[in-house]
Amino acid sequence: MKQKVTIKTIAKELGVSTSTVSKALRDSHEISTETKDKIRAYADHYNYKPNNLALQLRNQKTKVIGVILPKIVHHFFSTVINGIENGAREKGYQVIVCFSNETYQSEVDNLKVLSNGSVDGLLVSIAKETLQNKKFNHFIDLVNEEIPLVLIDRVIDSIQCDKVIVDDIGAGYKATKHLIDRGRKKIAFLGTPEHVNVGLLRQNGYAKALKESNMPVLRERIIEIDDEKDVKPQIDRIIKEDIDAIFAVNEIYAANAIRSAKENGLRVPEDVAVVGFTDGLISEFSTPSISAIVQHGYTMGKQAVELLIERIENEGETFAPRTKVVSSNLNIRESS
Amino acid sequence: MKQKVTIKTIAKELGVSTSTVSKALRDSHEISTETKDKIRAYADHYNYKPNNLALQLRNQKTKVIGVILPKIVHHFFSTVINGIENGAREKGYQVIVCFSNETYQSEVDNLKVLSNGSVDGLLVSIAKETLQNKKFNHFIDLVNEEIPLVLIDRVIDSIQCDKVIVDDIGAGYKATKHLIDRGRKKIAFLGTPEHVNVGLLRQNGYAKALKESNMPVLRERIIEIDDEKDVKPQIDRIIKEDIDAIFAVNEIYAANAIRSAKENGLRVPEDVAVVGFTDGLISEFSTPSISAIVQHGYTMGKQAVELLIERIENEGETFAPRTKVVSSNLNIRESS
DNA sequence: TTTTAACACGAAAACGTTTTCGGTTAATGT
DNA sequence: ACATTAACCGAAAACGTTTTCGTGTTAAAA
Repeated sequence: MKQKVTIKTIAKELGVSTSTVSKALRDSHEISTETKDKIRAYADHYNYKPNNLALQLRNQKTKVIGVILPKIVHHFFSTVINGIENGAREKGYQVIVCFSNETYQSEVDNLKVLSNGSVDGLLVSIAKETLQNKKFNHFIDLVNEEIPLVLIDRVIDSIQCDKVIVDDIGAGYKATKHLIDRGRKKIAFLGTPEHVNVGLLRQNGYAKALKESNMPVLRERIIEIDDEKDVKPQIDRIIKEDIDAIFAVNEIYAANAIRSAKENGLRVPEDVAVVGFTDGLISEFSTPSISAIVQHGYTMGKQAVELLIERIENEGETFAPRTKVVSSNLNIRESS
Repeated sequence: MKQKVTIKTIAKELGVSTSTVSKALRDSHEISTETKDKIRAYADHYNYKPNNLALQLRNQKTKVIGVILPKIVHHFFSTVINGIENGAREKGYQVIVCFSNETYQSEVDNLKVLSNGSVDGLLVSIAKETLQNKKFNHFIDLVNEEIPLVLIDRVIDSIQCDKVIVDDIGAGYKATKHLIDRGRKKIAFLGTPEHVNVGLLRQNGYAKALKESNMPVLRERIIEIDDEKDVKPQIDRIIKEDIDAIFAVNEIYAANAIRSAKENGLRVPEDVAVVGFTDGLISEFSTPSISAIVQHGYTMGKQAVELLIERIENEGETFAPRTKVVSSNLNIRESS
C-alpha cells in the first residue's frame, strides 16, 4: 500500500502542528479561516482520509456491530442480514458479518476476534453444533464482560441478554390448524432433532393444534431428520404411509415432500397437502407453489439491531434483558 | 462495557513494566520463567485479550479483507461469499462483508469506510447502478492509493486490477448450443439491459451459437427486461410468440418462463424447452426442474481471495493485473 | 580483584487521532 | 500606559500494543 497521507504529514508539510490540522479539519473555531482553507485544500488535494483504527482506539467506540450467523446460503438468514443492515445504517452503524457454518469452533473463533474491541456489540444466531453440545461458555463470558449481545431466532434461556425470536409455537399451531381446517385428518410432521429448539417449539404448536381438535399425536407421524444427507429417503418413507398432509419444518423439506409425492403418483394438494416453513424463493416457484409460514426475517433483524444499539448507547444503565417475539403469517398457496 | 483488562493494568497490578508483560505473553526469552508464570496466571485469570485495534494500528496490518457485494438474498453471491470465507480462513484472514444493494451511493459509502485502514484489501462485485452510471472514480482512486483490489464477476476493463470472471460468452454459447442440439429452431433470449455487461456477453454467446448453426439472430426474440417489476408481463408476451425454446439469463427469469408457459397451456420441455443461468435451489426444486448453467461461485470467491492475499502479502512488487476466467458447466435437467 | 558475559527487566518511541490546557500576539477598554 | 480579552495556535497526554535499545544485576572467567 502506498504511503498514506496522515495528519502528521499534512502538519509537517504545512509547517503547523498536528493539533492545528486536526482542529482545522473538524472546523474548530479556534483556527483562523485562513489556515483552515490552506489545510483543507491540502487535505482535499492529497485525498486525506482519517484512519479509522486510530479514531476507534482513541474513542473506544467503533460504531460497528458484529453479526455471527450459522450460514449464508439460506433465505431466512439473508433476510435477517438485510434487516440488520438497514436498521444499522439508519443509526449510523456499520455491520460486519461472519459465519459459523453451523460449527462450534468457528463460532468461538469468530466471537473471539470480534470481541477484541473491533465491535461495539454483537448479534448472533447460535450454530447447530453449539446447540447440540450445549456449550455456551463463550456467550456467558461475553455477557460477563458486559459486551452488548442480542440473540436472534436460535436462542437459549440461560444466556442473560436481549433476544428476538419468532413465535414458533404459534406458527406451528397456525400451520397445523390450517391443514385441519382444510379437512385433513392424518397430518405428518417433518422436523429436526430435538436439540434445535425452534424445531421442538414448532412441533409443540403442531401437537397443540391436533389436541385441540381431539386428534391423536402419533409418534410415527413425526420424523426428525438428522443428517442432511438422509432427507430424501426419510421423506420417501413417510410419504408412503397413510397420511393426507405434511407440515414441514423448512422449505427444503417441503419441496422434497412434494417431489416425493409426485414421484409416488400422489397429487398435491388433492391427495396430500403440504405446508412449509420459511417463505422463500423455492416455495414461490415450486409447482405447485408451497403454502408456507413466512418468517419475518427482515423485521427480526431490524428489531434485533435496534435493541442492540439501545444497549450500546445506554451503557452503564443495566436494565433487565428483554425478549421480542415476532409473529409470523401463513402464506397460503397452491399446495394446501 | 466493563473496564477491560489491558497490558497496562496487568503491569501496574504486578509491579512490572508494560514491556515485560508484553514480552512475557509473547513468550520472549528475555523474561524469566518465574515472572512469565506470574504474568500468564494473572492474564488467564482475568481473561486478558489483546486489543485488536491497537495491534492493527501498530502493525499497519489488519489481516481482514473487505467484501462488497450487490445483494445478499441471491444464491450466486451467497456461494461466492462461501468461497471467500473459506479461502480467507485458510490463510488466517478475517472477512467482513458489506452490501451495496445495487446502488451507487451505498457502494461509495462502503468503499469509503473500508478503505480507511480497516482492511488490507478489497473484493468487490460492482453494483448495477454504478455499471449504468459508468462512474468508476471511487475504484480508480482505490487503485491509485494502491489498496489491493480484486473485482468479481461484474468487472469493467478500465479499472487496472485483478479480476475473476466467468466465461459468460462460453456459457451463453453452451446453453444455446444445447438447445440447438435438442432440435430447437426458434430460441428466445431473456436478458438484462446492455449496461450489465455480463448479460451482454451471454447474449454474444447466444448469437455465436446461432450463427454457427446458420440460424438467424432475430431482434424480436431478444428481450431485455429492465425493471424488476416488469418481469412477468414481458415474459408472458414472449411466451405467446412463435418460439420453441428459451434461454434465460438467470434463475428467476427461467422459473417465471416455465410458469408462464404452463399458464398458457404449453408443456415444458415438449412445447418449449427452458435453460437458465445460475444453478440454485429454484432450478432444483422447480417442476420440471430447470436445466441451468452452473456458475461456480464458490470457486470464484476462493480464487479471488487468493489473488487478493497474494497482492497483499507481496506489497511493493507491482506486477501486472491478472484475470482469471472460471468456466461453467451446463447442468441438464428436466426442462430441456 | 577485575573484566566479561549472560540474564532480566524498563524507558521510550511508534502507529494516527483528539482534546485539554496553556501560551503568544494583538486588539480593546480604561 | 496598563490591564483585560479575544483570537489563534502548539505541547502533550491518551487510547493499547510491540520493539529497540539501554541498564543494572549477578555469576563466571581471567
